[in-house]
Amino acid sequence: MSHQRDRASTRNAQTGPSGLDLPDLPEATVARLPEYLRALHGLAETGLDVVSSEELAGAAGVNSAKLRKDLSYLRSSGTRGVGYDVASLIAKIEYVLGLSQHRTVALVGVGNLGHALAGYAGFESRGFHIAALFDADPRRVGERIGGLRVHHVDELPLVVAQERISIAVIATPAQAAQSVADALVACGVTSILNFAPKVLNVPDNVDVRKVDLAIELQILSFHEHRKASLTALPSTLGGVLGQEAYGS
Amino acid sequence: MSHQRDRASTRNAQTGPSGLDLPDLPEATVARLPEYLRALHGLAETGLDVVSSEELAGAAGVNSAKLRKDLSYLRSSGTRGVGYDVASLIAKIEYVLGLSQHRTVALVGVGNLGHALAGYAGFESRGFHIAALFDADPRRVGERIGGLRVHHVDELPLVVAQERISIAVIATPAQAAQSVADALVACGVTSILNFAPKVLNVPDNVDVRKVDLAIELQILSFHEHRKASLTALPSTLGGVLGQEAYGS
DNA sequence: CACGATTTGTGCATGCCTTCACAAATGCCT
DNA sequence: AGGCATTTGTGAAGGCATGCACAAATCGTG
Ligand SMILES: NC(=O)c1ccc[n+]([C@@H]2O[C@H](COP(=O)([O-])OP(=O)(O)OC[C@H]3O[C@@H](n4cnc5c(N)ncnc54)[C@H](O)[C@@H]3O)[C@@H](O)[C@H]2O)c1
Ligand SMILES: NC(=O)c1ccc[n+]([C@@H]2O[C@H](COP(=O)([O-])OP(=O)(O)OC[C@H]3O[C@@H](n4cnc5c(N)ncnc54)[C@H](O)[C@@H]3O)[C@@H](O)[C@H]2O)c1
Repeated sequence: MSHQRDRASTRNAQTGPSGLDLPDLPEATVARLPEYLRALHGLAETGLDVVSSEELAGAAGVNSAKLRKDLSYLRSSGTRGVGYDVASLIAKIEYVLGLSQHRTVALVGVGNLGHALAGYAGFESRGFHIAALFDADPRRVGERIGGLRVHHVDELPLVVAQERISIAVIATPAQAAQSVADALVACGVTSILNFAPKVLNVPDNVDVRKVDLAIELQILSFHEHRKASLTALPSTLGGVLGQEAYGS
Repeated sequence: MSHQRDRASTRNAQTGPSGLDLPDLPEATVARLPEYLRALHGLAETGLDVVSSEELAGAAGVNSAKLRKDLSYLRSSGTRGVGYDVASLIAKIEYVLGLSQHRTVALVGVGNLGHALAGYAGFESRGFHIAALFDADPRRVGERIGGLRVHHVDELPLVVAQERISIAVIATPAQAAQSVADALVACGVTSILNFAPKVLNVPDNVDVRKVDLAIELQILSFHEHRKASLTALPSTLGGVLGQEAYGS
């Protein structure tokens, strides 16, 4: 689990003894469900209450067959000849993603990036509540950001338990990231979103996802490099390959 | 191209007429090269000058066979029985990623998040130079951030041309993202990193990568939900499945 | 009630990615 | 010089993911 994708499927489809009845989802599907959810919320705002796989796929930027297959894993409730009921599909995806009630999130490292994250309204509207902020710098402790007081990182165990926090965001410098992760794991946190450019070592039952902006830019850079070498081709061939019509 | 992964391989292995000699890289490999590069820089700082695939894979958090196969696409220069020369491997990866000289980047939308990005030192050290900032809000135009003046977004064409910008970052609200993307494309920008939660519509020759933090959290939430339903199991079974040893 | 238009759900083929396992190559040590 | 330990580079197999293409289901209409 510590790596992004370990096993593709998560759990057997049968109704578990816990009664939670979670279907068996390929990891690639899990990664797309949030995209569908966002697209659905957008469509719901326009007043639409039924949507076809073609429309929704368009809004989410994926192939419609892929979308249908993804939704079929959710014991899909589409109606042939009609489409999907927007409201109930939203509810179903939110349930599967565990968003039926807001999840509380801790944010560790209230620096440059942490400030932006702490003040970001988009999390609340998408199922998350930032419940606590932490920093190691005494000058930052006590500061109030968006209605929250910054705690010292030593208070992690106490606050994490009090607020029933299960997900944490690390926005500290890379050199501090591993020790912060260790502290989080010791408090019982089992999901971490890591912004520090450092591979974290965590137990198998803890999930880590990373966001590294430099990596994203470097991937873009690769394609730029490639495109540059193509457009440097003798003219016609480069022109034909490089320029095509719009549309997905 | 506009979608994250379209075709797996990029270009034929033969030396192109342009003489640039870019190998044929699977997209999955391209996405990992930056990770290797970061790990290598870390190792280089410790004074190491030769590294085995096992060590490097550990530092990058991947399987060593995968690492070796990835590097083999680069006409790899490892030495059997010894390992890879750190300095020359860094140079090779940087070349392939198009980082041999710094790339200039434009940042559009200097709000909450944009401020953090503009002030981030990590980009410079990893091959990028933020050369220009843009915003539509007249109150922000003229403001100086980290030595850069904020331009009005109308000046995009002029500045993009002057600074030879090929990559742009969008950090505007979602509703403005598409029009900003259109403007960027019109200026000749061919790579976009998008932070706005909105699917962008761009020509085929433009690459878009998106970063959506809420999506990352929602993926984590899914796994939390799943873990919770497992630990709710009748004891032994749940315990055995849910708890495993450390190590990757 | 029957028919046609529409749209879902999915079997299937194809291709990509990952991982194992091992032969080939290198360097060190005696 | 020869043998041994080490480590790369890669063939091959298996597992996922993708997308086509179509049968099955549903609705509206006459
Ligand atoms: N700023 C950006 O736009 C940006 C972009 C990409 C990646 N990142 C990464 O995000 C992380 C944070 O970046 P930043 O620009 O906000 O850095 P920053 O230095 O502004 O903030 C880091 C914060 O973490 C706190 N901190 C340090 N050690 C700590 C510890 N052990 N426990 C708790 N808090 C601790 C510091 O006091 C500081 O407030 C870095 O790893 C950086 O590489 C930042
Ligand atoms: N703040 C975060 O931590 C965070 C986290 C995740 C995602 N995001 C996303 O990143 C984007 C920016 O977030 P933010 O919090 O910085 O928002 P913000 O409102 O603070 O900043 C947006 C900036 O974009 C500028 N802008 C608006 N329209 C523009 C246009 N047409 N051209 C150029 N500039 C324009 C505004 O003047 C403002 O300065 C949003 O789409 C948000 O959803 C932000």
